[in-house]
Amino acid sequence: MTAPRSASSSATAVSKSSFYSSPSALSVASLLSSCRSLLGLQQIHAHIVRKGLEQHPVLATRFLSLCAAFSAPAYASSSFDRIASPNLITWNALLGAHARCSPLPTIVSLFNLLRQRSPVPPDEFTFPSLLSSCSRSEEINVGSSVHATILRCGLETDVFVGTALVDFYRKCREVGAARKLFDSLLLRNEVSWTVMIAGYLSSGDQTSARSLFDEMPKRNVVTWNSMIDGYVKSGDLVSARELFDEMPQKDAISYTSLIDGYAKAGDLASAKFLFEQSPDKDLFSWSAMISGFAQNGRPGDALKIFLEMHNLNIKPDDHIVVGLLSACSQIGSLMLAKWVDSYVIKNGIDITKAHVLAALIDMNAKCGNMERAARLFESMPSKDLISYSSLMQGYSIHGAGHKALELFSQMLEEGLLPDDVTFTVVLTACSYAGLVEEGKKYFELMNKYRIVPSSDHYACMVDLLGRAGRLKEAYDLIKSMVVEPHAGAWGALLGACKIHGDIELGEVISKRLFELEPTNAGNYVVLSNIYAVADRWADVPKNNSEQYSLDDKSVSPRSCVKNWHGFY
DNA sequence: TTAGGGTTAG
Repeated sequence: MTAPRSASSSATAVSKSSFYSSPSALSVASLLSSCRSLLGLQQIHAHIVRKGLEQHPVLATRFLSLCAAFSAPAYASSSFDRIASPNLITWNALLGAHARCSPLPTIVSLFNLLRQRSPVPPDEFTFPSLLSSCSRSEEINVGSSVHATILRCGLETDVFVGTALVDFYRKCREVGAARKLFDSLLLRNEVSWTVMIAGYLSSGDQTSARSLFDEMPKRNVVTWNSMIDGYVKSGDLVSARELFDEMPQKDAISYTSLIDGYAKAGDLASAKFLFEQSPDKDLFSWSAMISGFAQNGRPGDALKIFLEMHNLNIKPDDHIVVGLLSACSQIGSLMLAKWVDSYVIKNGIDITKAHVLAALIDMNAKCGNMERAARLFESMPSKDLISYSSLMQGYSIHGAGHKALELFSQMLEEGLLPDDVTFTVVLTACSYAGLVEEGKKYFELMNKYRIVPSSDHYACMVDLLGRAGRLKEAYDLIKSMVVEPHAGAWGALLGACKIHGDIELGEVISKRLFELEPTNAGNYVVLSNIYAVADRWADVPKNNSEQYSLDDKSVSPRSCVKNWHGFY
């Protein structure tokens, strides 16, 4: 590579020999190489300024690459601006500090500045950062013109540049173009192969990905992880597991991909087993396990994992917090909700992020802190469907069905389009508030929004009619369903039979329910209750209900529709 | 004549 002009420039305070002769430059260099945090970097920076080493080209460049590592592009720029004569290497480091997180227009104007002001033209180190920014933004036009520039500079034969180009085309979903480039590369390393494999995987072509994987001469951890994750994402857990077992050296990501796959498939036992096996768990691993349990209706287990993490003094991120909030919303304890709420704030989690805020509103609403839920909701600059649904559901659970419906009207006025979950919440609100006619109106309204009523919606309607004593109408509705009614719908009707003492229908419904879920004790309990209320004590014991409490909550539609979280 | 910069996975 050409030696940058700045080496001989008088503006460069430190000469070649003084790099060795200056003990302070040497000590700062070693401080920089052991720097592990942004705070540490700031302290070293203060040191650099105090010692008058800001113009030192090597130190400045190392400093900039650490800014890249800690995602501090603004910090990098402000320090770069004080360098009198940056050389190309320093320019490249600055570009690198911006590549991962700054918007593409910023990167492009930096690149143009580099071309104007760098003592020598851009080289093979310049383009990979520039291309990775184009890939991130999927800006095919900008990337293509960068490609043209690379050809003009004759840098396309460099393996880093070539690989970054392949990656660019595959991230823009141009897998064919990526493959053509890949085949034309004179030199390929593991990264080049991995990028091409990832291209096939993201286009759903596991077969081509696997044949490249088998064909390539040398694989690294990223290659293995990409292939495993590709299988997991396609739902092929068997192939994923086979590869995982074959993998010579696994890291946290290898484990987390599979843990996540098992958890999403509902196989919590396998997920937990691997989780316990994984030697270095990172935040993703904890998060996969916590959300896995939360999404599968096992909030207690989710909480246990969280506490284990908490006891290790690991600071949570927003993903962990969303999983935790979801678990707590299912537990429904106000005390726990209050603790978690303050825990989230104390840990500096950004609650203005949409998914965090939605989960926080949802938890507070479900745990009975409607005041807090409403305040959080009001704080949203633009309210979305999920938050509306959460708040509406909170009002509905806590007996304020009218308020829930008011919110629904407000939501429609704001121009938001309700989805299937919104309607389930609305119908439940009507049911709890005994608003039969309104409920029927909203059920009809679903047509207008082209939402086909699901079993859940029918279950809500059956509950609504049933509670109001319109058992026949409810039964007719179930019979009219195109989709097969699930246990929740039948259970709602059975609950209504209990309330209104309809033994005859109760027996018919029970028969159906016992077939559908023979192990659900709740159904037997309700039938027993129906007999008991009717003074038919002789029939009570035949349902084996003695050991169960007389709590019929388990068969209300709440049991099938209560966890909205899973829907989003 | 040595230092400092670049591409891949959840």
